[in-house]
Amino acid sequence: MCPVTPGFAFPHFIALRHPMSNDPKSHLAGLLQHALTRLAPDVSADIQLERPRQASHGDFATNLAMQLARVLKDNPRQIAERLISLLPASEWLAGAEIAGAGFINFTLTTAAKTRVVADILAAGTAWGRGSAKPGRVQVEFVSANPTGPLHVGHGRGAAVGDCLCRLLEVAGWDVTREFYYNDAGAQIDNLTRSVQLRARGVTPDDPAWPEDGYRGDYIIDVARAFLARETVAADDQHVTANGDPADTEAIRHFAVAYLRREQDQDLKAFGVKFDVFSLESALYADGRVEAAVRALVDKGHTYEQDGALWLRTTAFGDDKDRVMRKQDGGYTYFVPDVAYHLDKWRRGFTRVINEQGADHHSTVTRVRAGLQALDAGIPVGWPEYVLHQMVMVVRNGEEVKISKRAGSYVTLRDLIEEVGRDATRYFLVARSPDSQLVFDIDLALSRSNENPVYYIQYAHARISSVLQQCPDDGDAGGVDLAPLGSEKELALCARLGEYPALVENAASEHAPHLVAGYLKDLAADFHAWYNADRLLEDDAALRTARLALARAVRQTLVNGLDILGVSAPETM
RNA sequence: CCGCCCGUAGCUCAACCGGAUAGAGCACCGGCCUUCUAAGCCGGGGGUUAGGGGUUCGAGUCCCUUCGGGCGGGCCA
Repeated sequence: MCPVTPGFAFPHFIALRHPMSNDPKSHLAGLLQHALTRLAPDVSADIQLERPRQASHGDFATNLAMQLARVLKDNPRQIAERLISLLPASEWLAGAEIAGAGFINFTLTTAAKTRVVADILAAGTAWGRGSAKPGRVQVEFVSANPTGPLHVGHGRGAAVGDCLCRLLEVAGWDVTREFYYNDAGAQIDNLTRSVQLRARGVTPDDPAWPEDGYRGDYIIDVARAFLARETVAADDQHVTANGDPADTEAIRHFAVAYLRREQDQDLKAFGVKFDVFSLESALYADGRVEAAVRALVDKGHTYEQDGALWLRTTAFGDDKDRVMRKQDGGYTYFVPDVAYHLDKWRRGFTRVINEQGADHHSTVTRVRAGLQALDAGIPVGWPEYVLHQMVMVVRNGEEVKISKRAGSYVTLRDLIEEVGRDATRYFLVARSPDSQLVFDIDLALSRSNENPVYYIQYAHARISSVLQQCPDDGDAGGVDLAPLGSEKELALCARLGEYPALVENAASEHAPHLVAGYLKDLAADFHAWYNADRLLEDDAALRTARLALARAVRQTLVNGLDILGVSAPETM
């Protein structure tokens, strides 16, 4: 399978302890564990290996000796020296030396560094995939109210949520994507009233127009379609308008269906698909809300005051108690939220991650408190949350605030139409969700290395172009990688080797932006190599080895771009 | 007043559960295409990591505090 793999002579018991450790990092960890066991059998330590920033510090470094210094009450450098002397022989290891305050710097053999190329070509699309994880995880994201077009903030939620799902799947989880529609609250009443008024010819500048009515032009579209008795298909149902402006319920039904269809189209254009759509109205219709309220009352965490029913959320970490049933008899929004999450738990999701805008962060404590009050065996930190900060759209250095269609915000559809799906997805996911995001339209449209999307895609297109000229050279299996060894090649191999751990880390940290950053670094390493070393060399052995490396880079770009939901074009 | 997020080069951002001399890109200056895609590469200048304390062998990273920005704190969602 891999001709450059030497016959490694590492001890049998290490092989047993690290059955999967065929990458250099795990291998080194095994060697260190062996040395530690012989040095201090009773001491266990978290063996950390990291890639030093500086090349002169070797390929991997560990702070193990410094960590042990306190426990063993000895000088770190002396501990390091003894650890080195106890390391088993390994043909992967070219050297190990003490540096600084007690670091051990490891240098790998060239064969150990380049073998990742063979691993990648053998794994293909499975390169970077983690082992299957137990349990099922549900990710709820977007969950926009069906009261208007999706805006940039929803776009960020869609991009982050969907990339998170793809990351979790690659990391080995069984993922369900869910969208929750608040189709039962006051905002829907407001929508209904706005459409009804428009259907009767009332405009937002009329004194009769309600203060909080929806003013966007899309309301005109809905009203016009209703009067024209159109039929809209949303998800699983078809709704036909009866065209009667006096029929409030008909308007409500039609308007919600119409806007759900609009949102579905936007999400489809954005490349986001959901497995399950849940409706708030269904929670009321089949009694799940009432059942949750009864359960909370039965558990004794509620009380009546000022004509309202309260939940004692302060018993579960909230800073004040919350009203469940208002004086007018209706429930506050967090009651269906609790009922909804109880339902998620009963559906068997051991993990639930809610991706939302940070402006909703106050619901986190409330929902968790409500679930704890139910005493249903739900873990304290369940569900998990990923909260993204605000997005500001900028063009020509100035903030863009208004979309004609939506009236008060920039829509996701506007962005996709202007800068394209790939750039929109990349930019919305490339920053930590914790940070506010400036979406620069000029940058997203620019065609230079200012624009990381094209920079990464260009690397893929370049490789594809070269490989097209030698379709079979350096293909998977049996390639001799020994000719590889230039500085740029080894740097590239090291970068490729980071990929599986990066995916694992990004998934567990809920941080899809790390994938975006990695791909930019990988593309940079490739472009640097491409300009330094010629791929289509006359020397057959060298050419074949280099094309194998190029294939490995391309495979990693493809796998990584797939996590972001960004395309990998063959030509540009 | 309270809670959450953020503060790193002129600008936009990195820095792998505390590691060695804090890195890229843009902008600025200077180079590289009669050979694989110049949407590319190479080199140069640019920093008290907002300020101040603390924890320790070691802090951009953890704790406290001050300042600044954003978002919340409805019987709205």
